[in-house]
Amino acid sequence: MTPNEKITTNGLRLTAPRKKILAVFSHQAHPISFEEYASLDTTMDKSTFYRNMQTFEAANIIQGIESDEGKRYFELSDTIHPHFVCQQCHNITCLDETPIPKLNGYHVNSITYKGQCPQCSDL
Amino acid sequence: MTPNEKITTNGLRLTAPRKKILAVFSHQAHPISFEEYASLDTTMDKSTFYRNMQTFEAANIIQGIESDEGKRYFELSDTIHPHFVCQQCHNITCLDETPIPKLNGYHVNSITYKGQCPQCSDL
DNA sequence: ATTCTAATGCAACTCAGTTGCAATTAACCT
DNA sequence: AGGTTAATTGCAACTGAGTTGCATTAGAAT
Ligand SMILES: [Mn+2]
Ligand SMILES: [Mn+2]
Ligand SMILES: [Zn+2]
Ligand SMILES: [Zn+2]
Repeated sequence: MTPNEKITTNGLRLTAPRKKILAVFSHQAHPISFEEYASLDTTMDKSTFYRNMQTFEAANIIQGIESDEGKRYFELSDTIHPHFVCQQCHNITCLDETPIPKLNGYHVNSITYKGQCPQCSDL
Repeated sequence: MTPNEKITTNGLRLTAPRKKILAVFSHQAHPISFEEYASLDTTMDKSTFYRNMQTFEAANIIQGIESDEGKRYFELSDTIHPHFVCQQCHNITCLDETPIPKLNGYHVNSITYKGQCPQCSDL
């Protein structure tokens, strides 16, 4: 599905900010915060960004992840996979190959591991 | 290990606020936020609470969990187990029986599942 | 082209968590 | 037991990620 289709099939209007947001996210290999997004698209308004994050999360286009620093990180939700948040260097790693365990009775949307990444463990 | 021992074996001073904090947490079956803590101990100062959460996390006495609402929840870290954060009712469930999967190369401290809990799935 | 309503952009706001600092006090030493 | 000192507390002021109100803009439908 193209970025434009993702927007329109959800009954959302195809606006310039939305197209830009999905274009920027499609080039990311990791979840990014608004701060990082803003460095890649210096004209994006904060409110427009956050409102669209909510809209896109509801439409299952974007997925949000809470870091350990009280910030939210976002990525496209095409490929669903666990994430690892390092409590030392604060990097977020996509665990693309790791399966998401099932939980009886629960509907699991995502998993987040926290701890020390390989780099930070090897000290 | 008694609450007092947890404090003193880490080279921390045995103060009234610290004893109260561990006493309150020892009666909780789920992680709680400062807001909830404050309703159980109305005289606790916010700064004292948060500073001790940091101290206790560093000493592995308390574990913090990020909810999906931009708040942190805390619980004693005696029994380490995964948590489920419901994105609909925002309850946090302790998955006491669920094992924590290993991740090669990573040191995993905790796991958080997000999705819909059984109550919210059954609608 | 006109109309209608969703979405934007800006400024003001919220509120969980942090920080600076003077006052207190637990732990240590004699 | 009393005196010293550095950790901790309590309060008020601050920070900053995210939200909200509202006037303006611009998709989409007819
Ligand atoms: Mn990812
Ligand atoms: Mn728990
Ligand atoms: Zn790391
Ligand atoms: Zn629920």
